Amino acid sequence: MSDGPEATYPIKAAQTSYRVLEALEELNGAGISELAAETDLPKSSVHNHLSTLREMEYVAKEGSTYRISLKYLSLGTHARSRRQVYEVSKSEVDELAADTGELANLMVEEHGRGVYVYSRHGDDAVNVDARIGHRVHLHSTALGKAILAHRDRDEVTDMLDRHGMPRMTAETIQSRDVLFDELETIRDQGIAFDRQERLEGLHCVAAPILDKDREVRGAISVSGPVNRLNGERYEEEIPSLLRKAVNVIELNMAYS
Amino acid sequence: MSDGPEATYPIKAAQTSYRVLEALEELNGAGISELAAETDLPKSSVHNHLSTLREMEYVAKEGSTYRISLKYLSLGTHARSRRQVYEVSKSEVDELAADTGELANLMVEEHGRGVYVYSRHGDDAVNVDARIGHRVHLHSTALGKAILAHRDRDEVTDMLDRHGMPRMTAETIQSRDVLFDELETIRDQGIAFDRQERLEGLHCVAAPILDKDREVRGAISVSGPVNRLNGERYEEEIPSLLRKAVNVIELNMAYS
DNA sequence: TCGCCGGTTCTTCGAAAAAGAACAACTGTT
DNA sequence: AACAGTTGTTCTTTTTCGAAGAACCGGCGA
Repeated sequence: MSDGPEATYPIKAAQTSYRVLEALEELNGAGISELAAETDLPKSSVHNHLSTLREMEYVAKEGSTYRISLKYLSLGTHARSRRQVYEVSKSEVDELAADTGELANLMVEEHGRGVYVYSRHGDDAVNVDARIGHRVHLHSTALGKAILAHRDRDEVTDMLDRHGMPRMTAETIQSRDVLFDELETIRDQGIAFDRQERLEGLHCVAAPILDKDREVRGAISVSGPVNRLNGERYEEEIPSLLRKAVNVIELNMAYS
Repeated sequence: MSDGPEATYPIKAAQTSYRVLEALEELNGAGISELAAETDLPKSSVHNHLSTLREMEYVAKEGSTYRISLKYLSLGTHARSRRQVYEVSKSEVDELAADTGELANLMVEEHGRGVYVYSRHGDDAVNVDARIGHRVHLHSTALGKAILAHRDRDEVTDMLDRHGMPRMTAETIQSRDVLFDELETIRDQGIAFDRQERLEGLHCVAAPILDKDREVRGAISVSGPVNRLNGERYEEEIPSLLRKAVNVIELNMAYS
């Protein structure tokens, strides 16, 4: 679990700004004193940072509590829309959700972690938190494993070193050897399974999306409750739907 | 067009960090030298800021170009999910899009501007840029006017002072008097219209969402091309759909 | 092979964060 | 209505650190 690339001359003020911001997220909006306590910063510093952020409209103040501004929504969707795979996958994810009635997702990798970039609820979909922008460890989800399967082994090792392999449920993969074995079969089959590895009671099927250079750009998935997603539907039907969707996506990516 | 609240002791380093970040957005990803030119900062400074942002995973680097990270997507959706009106309006906006086949939106106000928070395309919807997180001037859209109609007159004046009333099309309202008149009729009718005021060829109908204290929390709308959104459909049918939706939303907000 | 154009490193100095204390504005309590 | 207990804001001092610019690499094309 080593750190990422370290800045040689880090800008401390920027770091503290984000420290305050993240505390604000953590606390779901808060006042100065509360933030000062949370961040171990003097009240005046917190105040100065918040005031500057507010001046730039990155935080909003209502009464005496500060909130994170919707301006980040703009930055976020900007970052998302720059990913070609998002633009071309959206409609296919929608279709998957409609066809299966379950929850369909799109994930990409960034900084060694998986980011949920788009998701759509089908009519019967479970209501697990598939918050857009949410980051997860790659080893514990079908989506993540689908992505890892198509990265070089030492890249994967790097990511695991960075973020570790925390156990999410009793089923979460704990050993690198087991993981690497599974990645190989995923590479062969083009399909990854998640058997309650991230969330108790949740099954998930995913397929990687590759570009014309065979580089993985993300993965799509369908997830649902164990009692509904099993047997043939789990192992044959949904995988085949995913393969079809990936096919369309990869074509769209190549010609656009 | 005066500024917002000014910080007494602004943190300059934070400001420059965001300056770099915004340039990065503007340029759609860029290298150090390009950013240095754009921001009028020395290369080394840009480099230091980018490195720190990267260390914190707020920007990503691929090859020699830097991109804005998807981490902002997480902050953005967090900010959004804190707005109760978003949580309870989503499904109604979906339904509006399905029922009308047009584009349905949800907007809230922040820092005196309108922010598109959620939108859904119906089957026949036009493909105008309804980028989530996008900010617009309140005077030029049905959504914005619906919101302004339920704010105090001096609050509205403040916002107009802050951001002005730029002309978007030939139809954009240019005079405050005209605007305030219209806000009054909107208050009476509970419905706001936008007749190509923001975008040539686009009509739009919106309705404000009020909480139990009669404070406006946002607005929902349906928009479509002039040739399809007109006559009775524009002036009667859609407004009535909106009213129904608002009704449901306001109820949901009161009891949750 | 050389020159150019990015990116990275290093050093130095003035500016400005951070800290702390003191002040002001609110809360609710008796 | 006075009071204690909070919380936000202002002000001043001290010390750090951000900005700048120059120099250094490393890759690419001429």
